[in-house]
Amino acid sequence: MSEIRVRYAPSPTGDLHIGNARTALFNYLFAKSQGGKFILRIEDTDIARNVAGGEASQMNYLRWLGIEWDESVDVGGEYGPYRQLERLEVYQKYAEELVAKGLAYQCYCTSAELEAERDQLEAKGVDNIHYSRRCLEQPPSDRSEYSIRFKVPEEVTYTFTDLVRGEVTFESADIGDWVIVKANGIPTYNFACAVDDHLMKISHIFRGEEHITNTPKQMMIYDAFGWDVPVCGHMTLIVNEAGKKLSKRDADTVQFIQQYAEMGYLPEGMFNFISLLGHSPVSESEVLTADEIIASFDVNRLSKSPSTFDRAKLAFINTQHIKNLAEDELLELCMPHLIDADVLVGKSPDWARDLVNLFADRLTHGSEIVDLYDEFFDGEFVIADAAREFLTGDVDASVRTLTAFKNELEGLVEFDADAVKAAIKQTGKTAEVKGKNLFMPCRIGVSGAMHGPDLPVLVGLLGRDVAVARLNAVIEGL
RNA sequence: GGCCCGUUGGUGAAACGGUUAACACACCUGCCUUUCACGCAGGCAUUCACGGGUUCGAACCCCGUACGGGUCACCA
Repeated sequence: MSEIRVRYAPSPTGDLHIGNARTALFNYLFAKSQGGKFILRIEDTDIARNVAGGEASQMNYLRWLGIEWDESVDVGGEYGPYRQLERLEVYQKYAEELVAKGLAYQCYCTSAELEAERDQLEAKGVDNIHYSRRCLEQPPSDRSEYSIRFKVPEEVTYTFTDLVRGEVTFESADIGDWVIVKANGIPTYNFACAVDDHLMKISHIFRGEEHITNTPKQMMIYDAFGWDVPVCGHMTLIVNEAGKKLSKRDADTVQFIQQYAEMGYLPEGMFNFISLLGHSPVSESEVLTADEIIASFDVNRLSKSPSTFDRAKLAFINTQHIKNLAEDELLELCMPHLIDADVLVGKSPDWARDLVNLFADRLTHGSEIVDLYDEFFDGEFVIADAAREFLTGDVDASVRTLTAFKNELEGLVEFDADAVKAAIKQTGKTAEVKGKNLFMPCRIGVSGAMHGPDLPVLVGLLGRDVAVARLNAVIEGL
């Protein structure tokens, strides 16, 4: 068996999208799990759509995720160049060979003519719209600009065994003669891709399902040159929670890796979550490290039905990874967000550290610390319905407890978590309440909610003035 | 419209003709903590879109229906 070589081949038309990241990740996982090589190739043949910085951005966030490549434009490799625009003479040579062999021909049609032709066929109700081949039959003599079309063979059945879907079959009759080299001399995707995959000795291709109909076209190129076809696996689409394919224009779902990085999601968490998009691990837990994911990656466990981008699952997975962070790492993750939101003005470094630690067991991503701050510290103080119901269950006891707690807080010399803890204890004695009947009024009195973080620490961070003011408001409202 | 694909609990998702239909998330209950959260232990689909068929036996195979999706460019 020859060497395992896979590739991720983005076009530098934008930032790293979640779907691209999944493609890259699965190729990477396969390579790593098989001891193979992972190649990064830049498919920049659409010169109109290429954006400055797109390539660098892709590479940047791939690395952020922890995906490293063995060969590419920056690290070199013996099969370069790895940018398609730098390989133009290669494609030209192969295209000329096909024309010389009569397997491809020059087409002088303009795009307007082609469009008109298609419209006409469509108007006639033709099911299977193909190029008419008129330039093959009667090439015009008065034109100079041309593209090169592949002459699709007749009555050939293209069959391949897909790693995900099993045997897949396409008929050549369903495919029209397609352009392999555009009028500007640059090859099309399907041609460049097939040539490069062969020259770069790619053994396996994992790509999105939207590419499955490209496979027979690429097989035609392999056949024309007598090359071996790589093994393909077409991964299911990633759909949003409404069941639609994740589209870059879909505003409801955040879908660029950069955005997750900026929100303070962890690369480990994203790596983990994305690995679940179309592959199910055998292990009970879905919370896994990169090494565990690599070790358990199995092409037989690739899913056939579309995978849903499940935000609740992402939140859970990322929370689990955040819990593995050391205190300093967590602080580092949250700090930029706290600073951006001006939460820290007038606060001590210890205050920031305590705030972050307070929510360490439930934080889904770094910037959420600001939301939690707003909820418990800065937001408008409102008492939740369920909380009010609890207090009015026994108004006398509630008022007694709240008042005692307020008095205790006012009398504290030092105001910190330890002191507050003692104050709560003393409140219990004074008001003659304990357990839930002690803590709940105190908690509601300062936070308005029945759920929240560790109470003494919360009150300590809130500060005496705010805590007392809130308690007064609650007492008066009863 | 042609071609291709999918359809399992509130959600994600296993199972590759024979199990009480995994597991995870969410939710609920109990334990723990003088509260909350974390953690731990349990609970939660008379059932696998629907209708036929094949088989001793089907979520898994075949046919049809419905619904959803993908693709039909000188974009990748």
